[in-house]
Amino acid sequence: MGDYYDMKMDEVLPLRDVVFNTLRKAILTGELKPGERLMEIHLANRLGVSRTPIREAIRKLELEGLVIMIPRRGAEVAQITEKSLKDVLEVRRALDALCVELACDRISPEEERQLGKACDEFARATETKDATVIAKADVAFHDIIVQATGNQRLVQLINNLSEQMYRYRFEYIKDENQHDSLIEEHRIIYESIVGRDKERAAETARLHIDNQEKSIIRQIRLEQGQQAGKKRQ
Amino acid sequence: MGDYYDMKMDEVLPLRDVVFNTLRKAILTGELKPGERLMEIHLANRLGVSRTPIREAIRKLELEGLVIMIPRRGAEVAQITEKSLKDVLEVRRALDALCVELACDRISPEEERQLGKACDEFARATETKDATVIAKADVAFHDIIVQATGNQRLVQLINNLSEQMYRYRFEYIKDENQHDSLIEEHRIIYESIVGRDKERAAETARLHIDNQEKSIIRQIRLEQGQQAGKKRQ
DNA sequence: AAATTGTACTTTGTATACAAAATTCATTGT
DNA sequence: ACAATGAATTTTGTATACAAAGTACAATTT
Repeated sequence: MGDYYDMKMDEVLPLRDVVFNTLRKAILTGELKPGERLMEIHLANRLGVSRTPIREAIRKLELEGLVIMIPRRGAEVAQITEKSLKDVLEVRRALDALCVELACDRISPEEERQLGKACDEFARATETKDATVIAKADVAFHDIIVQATGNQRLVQLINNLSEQMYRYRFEYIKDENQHDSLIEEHRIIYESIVGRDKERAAETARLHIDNQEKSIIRQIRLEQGQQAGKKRQ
Repeated sequence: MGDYYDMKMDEVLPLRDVVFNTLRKAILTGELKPGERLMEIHLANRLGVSRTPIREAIRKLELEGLVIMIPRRGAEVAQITEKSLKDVLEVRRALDALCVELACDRISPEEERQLGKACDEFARATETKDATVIAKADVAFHDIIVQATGNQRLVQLINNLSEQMYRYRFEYIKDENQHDSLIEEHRIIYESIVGRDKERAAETARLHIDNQEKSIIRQIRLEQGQQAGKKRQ
């Protein structure tokens, strides 16, 4: 009895969204490399669908800035240059500061509690020395702040900007020398928000991004140095 | 002689981009109203193309937030609520402040000259009392600042956010009582940038948005009051 | 009269077909 | 040996075809 109600109504996503998510992930993890061409028939065969959903997914990736279109030639994975990353970080710096300021005004008691917990859990995560675990704890901490702003547009923009740095995220996480300052910055941000000290919260959020920027820029220079070394294929 | 070189290579946009621009404009000008359904065959017939470019254009509008998709029902023009506009303005406030700060650091002598000219031209435009002329002069002024940041991502984000307020833009422009304060704010922003006074520039940019917000929110409340008055069709 | 069922119609989701442009590479002529 | 030409191939751009889901509305039952 009650069998009818137990039916799994598992939300069938349109193929274009499945393809979109798949390609997006492949680009962000570096499985599809910058400059690589996205050929429709090839992708269609590989994913077992027709060209139509592939094309629609590419249109969305295009607007998100993950692929660029070359007229009459098709799509390729967008190059990430040092300049484009600096541009992204410059904007994120301002928006992260906005986030913590808004959080000071709008965070709920429940969210404050969660934030404190996330703060502790981040500190504990660094002890595992497992980059994946640490990165997850870091994201969890920041997500609570972003959500606490109650501004959906801001949430969306921060997510999109984070996306661009996804591949480099691990670099500053892996550097164990930085762990203590990361923990300290998180603690200051948490305390400033709870204490409604917007200025201090914002200043620390900016510092937090500046530190990430240093790691990421170092990393990208390394990569590009390597590329310059090897022959064009 | 030289005929070959004179050929107009007039950049044939793919139909999807033509459709995208057409629909985008129709939504922004209010020709397509919030809640209105975008039916593919109908649009295809109206624009004289097949469904394929229509669908691809809709995918882009979807990611830009101008339309929302309802599963198995298709696209409709996104509703603009007071909350969503406040969210947009909250972000724009921070990004406009960032713009003028960056402009202080990076504006070129040539751009400084253009900005001074655009400042004067805005003052002169208000005398015409023609909202279109004034709006154009306003956009020209702000465009110079945004471009002066040299941050392409920032340019793109500001443009996208401006889009959401397009329909309400005229309201604060039309209000003649505000013209003097608008001119004054532009002048202060110009002078602060030239004088490299980031703090004053940013403060005025925020004030500038706050004033717009008041006009726009007043306007949207008026509209929604009207809608509540008439029967649902 | 109200609720329900069933049928015709619309609309989307996906696949395929065809045309036009771009690219590749071998062939030809010098 | 080298440049130019052109056919074959690849790939995109656009249109159309077909299936599945959703919607509207009339007919039927209670």
